[in-house]
Amino acid sequence: MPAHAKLVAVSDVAEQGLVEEWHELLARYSAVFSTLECRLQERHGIGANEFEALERLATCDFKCRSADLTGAIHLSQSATSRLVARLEKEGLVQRALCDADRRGIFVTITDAGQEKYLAAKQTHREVLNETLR
Amino acid sequence: MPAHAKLVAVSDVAEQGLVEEWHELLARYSAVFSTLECRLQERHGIGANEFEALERLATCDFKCRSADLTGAIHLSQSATSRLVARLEKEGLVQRALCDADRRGIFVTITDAGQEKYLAAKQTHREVLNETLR
DNA sequence: CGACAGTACATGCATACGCATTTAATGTCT
DNA sequence: AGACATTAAATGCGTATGCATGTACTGTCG
Repeated sequence: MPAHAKLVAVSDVAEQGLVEEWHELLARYSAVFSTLECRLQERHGIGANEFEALERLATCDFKCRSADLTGAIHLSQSATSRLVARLEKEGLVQRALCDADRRGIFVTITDAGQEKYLAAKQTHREVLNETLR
Repeated sequence: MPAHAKLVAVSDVAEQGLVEEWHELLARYSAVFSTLECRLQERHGIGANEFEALERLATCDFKCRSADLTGAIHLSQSATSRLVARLEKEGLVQRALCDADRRGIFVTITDAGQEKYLAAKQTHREVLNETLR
């Protein structure tokens, strides 16, 4: 076997490992996410991303800008904007103008949002327990 | 500190670890997937899920049923059906009736599909190298 | 001060998704 | 053989997403 063939073989092996790692990551993610989505929806009427947003707002309960949420959950800016709009329509968060920079908005969790979060948290942790290892 | 308080604290710690693990998984997945999506799209005009399907068909190049694809990629049955339809429209795969069970269809990769796969594979591996550790 | 680049969020639009249902073929039970 | 449950894939429908763009505000530079 020529030297370069061996190198190719070695790199193929490394590459294959990477691919397997990716598939595991993908499988793991899909399993957790879809279970979360399903159970949070049926028990609390919210999606997994909605929950992540509520959790962010509930724990880091300072004034939280829309842009901060975009960083926390892994969504585009526009998706975050609509997510906040949905949550507001359901009465779980409030949008408030930001005096310091009137382009931005502060998103705050409402009492109803807190309750919803605390209830959903149980389900969330339960699912993580079941699906992560 | 009462005993039950300690137990709660301990379980909270374990729970917090689980939550962190989930956030890492989510962040990792999002980073890899969106980079894949982006680069595969701009260089080869296909999405990340399309690539996964092509890879499955190219490597396991036996007759592959639509249902097998549904298992391999993490999509619903209907999403897989439409994915195959898109790939067929682009001439990358073919649908063939299955004689043994005429409800099912066999999906096979075309020559154009093979070429597309081999080209995209480079990009795919490159992205995995960059984004997985 | 006034124009103009930059930033924060909202929105129009196209698309991919999941759920529920439909359609067609298979298998089973009497 | 005939009726009925089951399965494979397609499709109608509602919705969440990303990209591109719009709108409102800020900050800077001349």
